[in-house]
Amino acid sequence: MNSSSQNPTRPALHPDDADEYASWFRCLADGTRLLVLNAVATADRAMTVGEIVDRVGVGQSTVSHHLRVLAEERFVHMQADGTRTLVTVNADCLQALPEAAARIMGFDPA
Amino acid sequence: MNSSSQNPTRPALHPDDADEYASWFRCLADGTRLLVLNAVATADRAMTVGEIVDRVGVGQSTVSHHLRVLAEERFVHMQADGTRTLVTVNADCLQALPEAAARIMGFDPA
DNA sequence: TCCAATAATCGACTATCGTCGATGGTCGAT
DNA sequence: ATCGACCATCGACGATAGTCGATTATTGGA
Repeated sequence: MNSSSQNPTRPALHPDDADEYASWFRCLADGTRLLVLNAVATADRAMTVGEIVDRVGVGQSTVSHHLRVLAEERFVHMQADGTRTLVTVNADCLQALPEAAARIMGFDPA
Repeated sequence: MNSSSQNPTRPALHPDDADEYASWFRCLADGTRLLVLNAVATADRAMTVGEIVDRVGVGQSTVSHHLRVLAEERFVHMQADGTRTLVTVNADCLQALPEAAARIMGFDPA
């Protein structure tokens, strides 16, 4: 007999995948970091770190920290340009969000 | 003159909205919590706390803690049933995820 | 009434995170 | 070569979060 409550049509999440998704969501789990990402995403050109500092209104080291976190998860791309650093958004990353949600809910990625 | 890099067609995120989205993502920013949510989401019926404990493999107080966090953000619904607590998933919540992503990217919700 | 089962709460510990100021390093211009 | 602008890194601090074990509260059954 089977007392399990699991629906065989809805696959369980592997712990490793859960951690991967979690670190992904954790990147979006801070208000300041979302403002940094939004500033880059809504710009009509690449932004420098200093411009983001002026826009978000926190310290320069704080913005640098958040940009590094965002870049590690590939939400943004950073490219050195002389003494400046040009930051652009990676639109594809946020588009994977619905798929992650589907996996959590147990819907097989079609 | 205007040296801003902002695209007028892509609205900026309000700091309050950023914090709201952030607390929402923070709820999904832990691997164990995602496993708890996935266990409930992939079940074919309501699950008890003890069943989730057996399934996820962490302490009972830990599962209780995560369920409270998930319930506060309305990812799950908890209903007392005698000495047990029946937990069900709220499928609507994760469907709002794409919209949040769009707002972060500066796309006006149509 | 007493007992077992279930789950919430508490207290403590550790780890991680966000923020800042200060420092250091790199590049371009003078 | 020196200087200034720009950004990354470091060190420190306080705050928050995840986990566990123990305790407590409530419910249902014997």
